[in-house]
Amino acid sequence: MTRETMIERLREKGLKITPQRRLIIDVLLERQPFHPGASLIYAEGKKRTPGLSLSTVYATLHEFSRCGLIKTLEFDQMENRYEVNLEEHVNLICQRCGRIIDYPSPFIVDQAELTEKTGFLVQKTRLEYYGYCRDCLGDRAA
Amino acid sequence: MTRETMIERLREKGLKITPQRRLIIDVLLERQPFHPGASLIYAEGKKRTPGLSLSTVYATLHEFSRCGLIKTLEFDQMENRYEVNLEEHVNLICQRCGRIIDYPSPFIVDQAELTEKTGFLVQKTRLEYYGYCRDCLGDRAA
DNA sequence: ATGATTGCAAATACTTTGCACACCC
DNA sequence: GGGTGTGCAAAGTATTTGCAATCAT
Repeated sequence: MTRETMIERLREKGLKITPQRRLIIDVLLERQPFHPGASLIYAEGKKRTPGLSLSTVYATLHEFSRCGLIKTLEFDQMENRYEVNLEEHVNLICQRCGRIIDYPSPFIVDQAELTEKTGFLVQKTRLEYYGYCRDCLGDRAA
Repeated sequence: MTRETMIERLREKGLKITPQRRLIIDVLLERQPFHPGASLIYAEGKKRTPGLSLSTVYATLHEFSRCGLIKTLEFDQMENRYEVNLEEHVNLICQRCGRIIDYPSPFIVDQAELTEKTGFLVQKTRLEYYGYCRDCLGDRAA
């Protein structure tokens, strides 16, 4: 994903291209693979555009996520993280330092092999499907 | 999982059996499958033991989770939820009403089949591994 | 011109913490 | 008795909201 592609996607979706959005795109695309949280994006962005506001960061990330430009990773013990890598992959989340590593497989993998390749030791697997339950599926029409 | 089993597990782990913990266990075990949040457990518990405090609920859920008695489900847009079902399964999370349905497979499943069986329409799959990255694995010894 | 977007401040939601007291083992 | 567990209040963290001003199209 490049800067230009993302801006193009914004345009397609009818979103305005503001300096703040360009800035946030830049931060997101730096040092890939990157999984920054809102506060990091804010801090990084503020260095270059001191006027940047945290609510703008949140609003922007919402929009981007809603449009499928980025993926939001939600956690309990730490703030949400955002990623631009939209290819199917598994996120390996370090419970100690919060580091997030991309592993290029959308499927449940052999953990021994995973550890061998990445040095990551799996403690807990989390597999969840988000969507609509039967009731809400019916209501959604309305 | 029964009330007695859970209390036994507490004993094994060297945790004290207090009235509050019994109460929270009872709430957790009711109307299975159940995925209550801290606030629901608190509300339900307070009905029966008005003195119950929310911090006790949180502390208790932490301990239970730490000991592997329950599993904590973490979300962004809603509070954490807790479940006693420790068997391998997938959680189907309704993005509209927050309902959580257990699906008895630890593996990625055929989504058409899943929808047919449960009425749940999958929008987003989330597969994550939690554990320790290479660096933290080394540090952990210390 | 017009509506989307921004920035600020305040509010919210959830969770954690400090500390004194109470209770389980 | 000793230390874990509890309850209260206060603080903390992440995120959201209301609203007026500003900017992109």
